[in-house]
Amino acid sequence: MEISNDLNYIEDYILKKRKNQAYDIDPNNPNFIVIDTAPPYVDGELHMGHALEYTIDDIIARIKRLESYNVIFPLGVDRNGLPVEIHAEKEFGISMEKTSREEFIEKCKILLDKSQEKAINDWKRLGISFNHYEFGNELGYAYQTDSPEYRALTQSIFIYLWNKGLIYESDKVINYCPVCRTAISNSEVEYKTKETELVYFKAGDYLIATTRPELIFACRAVAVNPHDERYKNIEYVEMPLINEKVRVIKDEIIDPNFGTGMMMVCSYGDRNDIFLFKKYGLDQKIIINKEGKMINTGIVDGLTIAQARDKVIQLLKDKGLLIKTEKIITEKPTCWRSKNEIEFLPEKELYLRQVEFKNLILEKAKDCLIKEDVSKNLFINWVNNIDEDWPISRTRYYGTEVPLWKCKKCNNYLVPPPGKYYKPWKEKFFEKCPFCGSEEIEGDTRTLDTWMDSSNTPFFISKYNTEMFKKLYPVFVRVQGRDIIRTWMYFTMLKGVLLTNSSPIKNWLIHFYVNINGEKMSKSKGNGITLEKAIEMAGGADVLRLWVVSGVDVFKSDVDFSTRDPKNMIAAKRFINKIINLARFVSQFKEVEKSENEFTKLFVDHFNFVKNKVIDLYDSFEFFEAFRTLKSFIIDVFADHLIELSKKYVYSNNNAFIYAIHYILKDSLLLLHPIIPFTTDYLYEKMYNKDITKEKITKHDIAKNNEETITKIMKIDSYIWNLKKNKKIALNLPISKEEIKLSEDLIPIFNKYKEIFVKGHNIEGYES
RNA sequence: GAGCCCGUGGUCUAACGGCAUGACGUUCGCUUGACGUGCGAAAGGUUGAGGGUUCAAAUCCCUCCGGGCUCACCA
Repeated sequence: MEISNDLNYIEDYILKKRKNQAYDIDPNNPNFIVIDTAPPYVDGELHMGHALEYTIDDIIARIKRLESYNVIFPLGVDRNGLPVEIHAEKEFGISMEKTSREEFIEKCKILLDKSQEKAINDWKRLGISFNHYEFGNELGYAYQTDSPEYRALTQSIFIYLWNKGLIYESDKVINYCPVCRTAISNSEVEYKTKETELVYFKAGDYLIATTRPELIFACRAVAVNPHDERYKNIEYVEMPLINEKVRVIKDEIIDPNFGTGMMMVCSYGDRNDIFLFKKYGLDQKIIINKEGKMINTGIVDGLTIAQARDKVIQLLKDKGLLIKTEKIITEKPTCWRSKNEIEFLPEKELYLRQVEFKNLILEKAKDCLIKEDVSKNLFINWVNNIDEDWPISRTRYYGTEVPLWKCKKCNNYLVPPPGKYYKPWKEKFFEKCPFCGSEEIEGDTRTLDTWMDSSNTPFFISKYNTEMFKKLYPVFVRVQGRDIIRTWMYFTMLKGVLLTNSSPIKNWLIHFYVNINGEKMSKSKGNGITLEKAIEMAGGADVLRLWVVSGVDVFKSDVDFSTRDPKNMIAAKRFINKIINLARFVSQFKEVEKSENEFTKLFVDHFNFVKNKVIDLYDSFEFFEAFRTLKSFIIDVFADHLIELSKKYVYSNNNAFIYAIHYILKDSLLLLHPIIPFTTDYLYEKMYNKDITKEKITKHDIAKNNEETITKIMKIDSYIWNLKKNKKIALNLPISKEEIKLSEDLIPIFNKYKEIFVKGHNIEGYES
């Protein structure tokens, strides 16, 4: 039989063989394993970071299939949200305000369909063995977060939470991103170190320092520390440009050592402002609109915030009021998606209650595994820090609609029954207001925060609200990045606690990232590597997959990819090459019935021991450790010693040796299959004419740790190889028994297996 | 400001109180009937610095230096 050692050929062969053949869900097997995967946002290509995550997902799926579980491994694509809207505006030269909502959504869909198709092909190319409960026999089906079914679920959950009184409307000051043109939650706010100018200007007889001079138009007070001697007896300060006297507030939160110790209180520059406005009942004045332009100032209207800042500085300078500016480094709240500085605007939004569930969430988090502690601590810290409810409504188009109508007359919200997908912005549902009988009812035009959608994945895939839910929920595992602990993970946990009073996931595996040449992959740096390119650079999907788990433990640290010097990629590639060649060697000998001798039993028993250990490591998600253990046996023990010593025997058809090398190789292929599915699938078919994806693996009863004896055997081999090397003779040439002077501890082992050493190393002087 | 993590041969990495792993690179060597994209071997580290605990420290404690992360309202 011809076995190719060309990995490109092998992967191509398997891709063709498997095509759309999926990984069956067996309706009669009640041992379900449901894997919750991250629906990638498909407005753009999958990259190396995705490769890392889906590889881990797939490894788990394949292990669990080998262990006879009924694996449900759906992939989805996230199609809700902002980036595609911005992309559509650019791509088609349209704007959300000037285009009809229907048309705009259609344009978004065109872009999404295109990149979704690419994503699915990438998954297949990487060997991801996904399936879906309904579409089990068709590889390639991925659910969509904007499908009517998914949106119906999101809305049903919304309605359920609404009816429980967990959602309310309020007009607090919210985080607003002028670039994304929508409210964002605290989870999506990041503090970034930025350099800004601290501007010192004269206000009447006093000096004020501020980084936001443009907000002078919204200034309603100045604040000082009550113990600050400099400002003991003042009540008002004359503000320039607006020519108003504003009151002086004395509050402990003011740091007398910053700037001049006197702070402008404006609506709204930062959280201090919000706090003081509320505490002292100041009237807000809104001078920034939703496009991030200035309004109601009379002087800088229509300018952007940055332009207005420059203009104000110039005006102050012209009036001789600008004293000095100095550069300072400060932490500015920025938008997680756009990286733009956020503004604080008062806005009427829907909120989901969460503050009151903090302790419950922390309590329920104890019932599941969150791997590793470094990530778990991030989660706990985040939950502890929550001090506001979650604003869930957004003023965007491409998202799940808020399923509410409102009576224009009595202002009551009207809620439809759960179960269907509603589009209140264009559909009618209520004929009459049930409260006042009015027929003037309007649908809500807002959408929901995308995290309201994506936090439902475990419920969607485990068929919430159906009979199956009991069997499938809670979901077995989720693999996700650390960057979305406070969003995806937290919000999912919140949903689980609110809907089922438990963690929706049993095992949370939080991974680190792929760095490129020591740097974080990022769009702005343009150093990203697409998944397709990564497979090409690696020289095969199996190489990339193996690299993911063999370099470092991705649950503990970042994995670095160097485009110049891809060290671990080379190691992975060589390992796969070695496995193929091992198989080519073993395939020369026909598999035989069980047969053993004392020597081969030593290795077989030890292999069983290693196998059991590897299965345990897999089961505890220690993939890095599992591979190391397996590799060190396969290469260092099996290939280098057992195979080498076997050669003389297998060529003369010694069944014990032939049995041993087949046994070890065959099960090694099974154990490696989750990591390198293409290679093992191919070799298993060629050698044993069986479908490896249908095979099962269990721990072995007869397993013995023979490490000590095997180490001694390895030492003897090494000693003889060195001996020949020092004599400068080829390894196959004979050496006489008198030259071999083993140390005391090795002699008993040498004598015990003398015949094998004599034959294997061509030692002369012994009677045969 | 608070909290957390890391610092090991040229580079990356393991070790969680007991002779400091392994990978890549370097040097030397090898046609053993699979593998030269192979195999064997060698060189290379006073484990960031200093102090302490211990029979024993990369590992535990303290101080310092260097790097990173998370959270927080510094105008």
